Amino acid sequence: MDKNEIAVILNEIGAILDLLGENRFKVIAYQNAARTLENLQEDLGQLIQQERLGEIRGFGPHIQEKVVALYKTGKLRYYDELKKSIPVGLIDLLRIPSLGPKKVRMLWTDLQVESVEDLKDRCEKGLVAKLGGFGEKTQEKILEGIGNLATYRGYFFWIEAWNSAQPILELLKKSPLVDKAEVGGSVRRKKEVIRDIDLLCSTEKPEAVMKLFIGSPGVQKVINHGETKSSVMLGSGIQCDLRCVNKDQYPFALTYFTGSKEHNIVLRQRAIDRGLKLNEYGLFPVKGAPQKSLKCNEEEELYRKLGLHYIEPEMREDTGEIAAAETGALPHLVAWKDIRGTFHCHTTASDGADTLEAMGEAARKLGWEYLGIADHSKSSVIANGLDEKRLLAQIKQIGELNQRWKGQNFRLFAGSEVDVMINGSLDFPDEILAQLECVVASVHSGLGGDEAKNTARVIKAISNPCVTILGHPTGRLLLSREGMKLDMNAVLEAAAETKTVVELNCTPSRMDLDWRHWKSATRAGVLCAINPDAHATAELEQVRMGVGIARKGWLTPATILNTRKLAEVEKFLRAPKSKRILGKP
DNA sequence: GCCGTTTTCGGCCCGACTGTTTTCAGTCG
Repeated sequence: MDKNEIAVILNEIGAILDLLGENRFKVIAYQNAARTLENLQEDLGQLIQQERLGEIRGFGPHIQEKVVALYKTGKLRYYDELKKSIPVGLIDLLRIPSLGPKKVRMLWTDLQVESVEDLKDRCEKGLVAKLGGFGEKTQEKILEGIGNLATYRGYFFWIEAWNSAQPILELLKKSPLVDKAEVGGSVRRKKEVIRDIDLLCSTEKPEAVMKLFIGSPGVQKVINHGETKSSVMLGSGIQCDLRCVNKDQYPFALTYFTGSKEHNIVLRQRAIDRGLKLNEYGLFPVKGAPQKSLKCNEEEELYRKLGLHYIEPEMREDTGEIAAAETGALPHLVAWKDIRGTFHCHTTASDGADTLEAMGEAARKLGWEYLGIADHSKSSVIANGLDEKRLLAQIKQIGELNQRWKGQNFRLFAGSEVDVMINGSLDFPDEILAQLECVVASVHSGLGGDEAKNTARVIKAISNPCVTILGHPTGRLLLSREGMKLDMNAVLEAAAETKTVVELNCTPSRMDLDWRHWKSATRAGVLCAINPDAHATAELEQVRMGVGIARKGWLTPATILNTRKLAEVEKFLRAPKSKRILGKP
């Protein structure tokens, strides 16, 4: 069993223990262990073999024993026994807003609810409202929650949240009542998928701002409405929360509401270690009479007072950033202004919406120096993939356009998004690929397969001296399809070895390679290309979010090909693959 | 269930809001 499958089981164990009314810190211990596994960079098998599992924080003897059993046998008696103790359908009930472990347990013991269907039935019969601690309103809320389970998938791509948040944020910023307003939470941290939008503002008149907020355009329903905190449901189906604080509290609240929860817990612990108490309103001395908060004008000052260098929001996931901030070892993250061009773009020749020329002009408008064209190859029939003849014609056309832009510090690179066949060979013969400047090799079909087979397939493809970039390495589609099972460490090592660039595909539903892998990719010496996989001129903008994901992966300009100047990229692509320099040239 | 140079036992981040209660538990982030 792999680490992600084990993480799912640990999470489930946590949920069941929670429902059984176990000590909540025991529950948290399992949830933390699951999260640690999901983010684990090192190979789990190796850690187990070298008996180093205990070195991981939060992995005590009991959890170690369970992880090892699951890894080696895929079975765990403790888990099987636990599953017998409650109906499995109860876990689903925890996804309904207003229902936590205590209430779910009551529904089960008092009303024999064992599934969402059962719960709907009991609500419709009015039985839930009669239960102690419940009431009419709770029953209504539950019914509504059940309806939403079906309507909304509960998670959204980052860009959907960003677009939903903008009109409200603009309204708040324009209001004379509001001093400052910002989006916090996972949207600010640039998580690839988000659950809700957290807005924060500084004001002296919170109640008036709350009224403004709940009446904002796009608000479909008011969920909560308090003096300093309100929640609404937007037309997009995304829940949006707003918190109001005053000017002095703002930096503390911004840090608090940016999270992540795990990052905050570490910050609070650091405060305690220094005889302080940290919350969303300030940083307070604990000893003696109640005192005023220490003053901080910016988040930077707050971090400094906790003995840390400033940590960019994207890095606040408790995956090593605190230790790095202690010693000043944080990387200087890539920014949008560092980007000088991109690769992997489609045109009307295959399944794109805009012409070669329009794509080039759009890239120039962004101030870029180059754009790599990579239309589909012939096997991608549905995407109108190019055959050899059409590809050669496109190369010629690109040459003509480059003549027109000569001397203007801009050019197109001729390329192809060539399909990787099931055996790892490519959709075009080498003599055709050799005529291209930038070849993106992507797997589009046969994503099932077992890990060893998939890994061999990808490694064979990138070992081809004509392949410049490995496109969307896993082929995952966020919120709908798992990616290929791959031995990622082996793929990344092979990429570094063969001098193949690895793509960070920033289509909102892909964000592939995942940010969690980039730290180890960089360690292996891999060079990244942030590519939009644009099928229209407007989609070139996807690189903005790609930069956000790159920042989550701790990437610096030196580790990204498309921060290089045109002349440097030309030199890189012209050189024989084995002679290319992946590190800073 | 995990953790520890103030601790091997007794902690484990902290506050707003709701709905149900007559002062607070549960949920949420």
